Amino acid sequence: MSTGKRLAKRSIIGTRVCAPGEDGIFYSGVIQSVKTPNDQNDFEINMDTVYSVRFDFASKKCPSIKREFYGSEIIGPGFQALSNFRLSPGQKVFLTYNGREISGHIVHHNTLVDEVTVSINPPGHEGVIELKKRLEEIRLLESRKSARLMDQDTDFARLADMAADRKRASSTTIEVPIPGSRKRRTSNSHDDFKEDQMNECTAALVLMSLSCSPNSSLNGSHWMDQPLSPSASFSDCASWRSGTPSPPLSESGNSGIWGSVGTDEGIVLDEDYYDEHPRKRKMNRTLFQCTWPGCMIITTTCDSIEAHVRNAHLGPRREKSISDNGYDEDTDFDDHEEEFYYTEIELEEAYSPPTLSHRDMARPPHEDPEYQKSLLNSSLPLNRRYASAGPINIPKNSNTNVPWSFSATNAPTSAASPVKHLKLSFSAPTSKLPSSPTRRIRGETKKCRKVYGMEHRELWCTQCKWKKACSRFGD
DNA sequence: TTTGCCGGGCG
DNA sequence: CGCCCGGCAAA
Repeated sequence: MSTGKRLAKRSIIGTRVCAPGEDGIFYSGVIQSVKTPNDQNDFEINMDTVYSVRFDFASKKCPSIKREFYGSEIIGPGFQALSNFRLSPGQKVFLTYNGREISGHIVHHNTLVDEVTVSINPPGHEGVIELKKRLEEIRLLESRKSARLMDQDTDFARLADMAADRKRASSTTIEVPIPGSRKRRTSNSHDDFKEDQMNECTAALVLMSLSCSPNSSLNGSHWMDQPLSPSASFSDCASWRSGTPSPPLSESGNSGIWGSVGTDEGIVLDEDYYDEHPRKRKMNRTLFQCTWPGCMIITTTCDSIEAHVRNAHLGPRREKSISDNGYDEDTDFDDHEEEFYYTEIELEEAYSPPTLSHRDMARPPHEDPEYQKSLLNSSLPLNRRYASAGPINIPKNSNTNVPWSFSATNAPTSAASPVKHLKLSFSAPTSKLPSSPTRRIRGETKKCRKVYGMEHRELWCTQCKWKKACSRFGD
């Protein structure tokens, strides 16, 4: 046994990590191979060990930009902790903003006071916001969305019928969460949404397109193989996309398998399908939405959104910012700037309350200072976002059934009801509203415990300490 | 099995 | 109240 940290997995190969580029900025990638000088077993991370990292961004143009690093240079599970580094301005990071993971860039990292200034550009928000965070609050890699659904049930009914049925009917709805994190894999991101950052128009359209256009794929792959009932649709594909155990290395997280797309106009559907595993998994279908001010174009692939951003907004590629790195060879990989201008939307099958009402019942917002705080940060002008929906229009009288009021403008219900998700129920006449459970459904993200671990219980929010609903990451 | 947290108990 | 925890339910 050496002093290295032990990895959770048997092999490090495939682990998602971040390693420094020549510009001092960390880029995400995947461990490709390991060279261990003295024969140690590869379960141990040894600082003399050299790891070959394939960077994600290489995957597009140049399928293999790899470089080798010592373990001491790498940040990631089993490697160095982020806290051992000082982040350079321009470093791309992920953080939880209004309950949702979004990406941002380091403006300044003051190691003395553990204060990281991060600029973010939340979808739906014009311009850039600067946040001050502690290092522990930010991540270099996207987090993974947990399989758990968020606390969603829908009920207005519940208002009337609080104590009735405890069982939750299975949902026949599809949730469209907001874009927030880009290239999110599947996330454990604390996604609960204090508000809606997504343009519901967009969401609705996307949903409809998804459910109505079996031919959307260009390359013969179907994003859904089976003729599902419209509402059941998203449930089958899997999305691992994460640094999870031995990922299928065929695609490195963000561009990979996805075919590419056609146009920049509005929604472009094509395939990313995640193969189904022997066992069923929940599908989170990911779409990419341009965040360029005034542009809300959505595509289904990372490639295509980047192409869109580049073509429509950034102009021709040229050398810039991220320096002259010539990783390994003279690959002319691009500067990645596109990444700054789009975000990811996940569609997942879930139950989503249009408001936070149920939560409010569990714990009135006014009783929850942390929630209040976050509310302050989160008031986004929904209608504005409608206005900026660009090419996307929501068909007014489609057969899409929207049983809930889903726009903030329709829901004058006080500050406590920011719309978190757009929830649409596809026509199935038999679809029923979830019954009114008394117990909160498990959120996807209640997690001081998860985030800080048992060993840092002191960092948990009070509620978590008391085994109550988390007030930090909860909805 | 793990995790989130409700419901309820105790001081 | 603040705090703790048994135990349920979802995953």
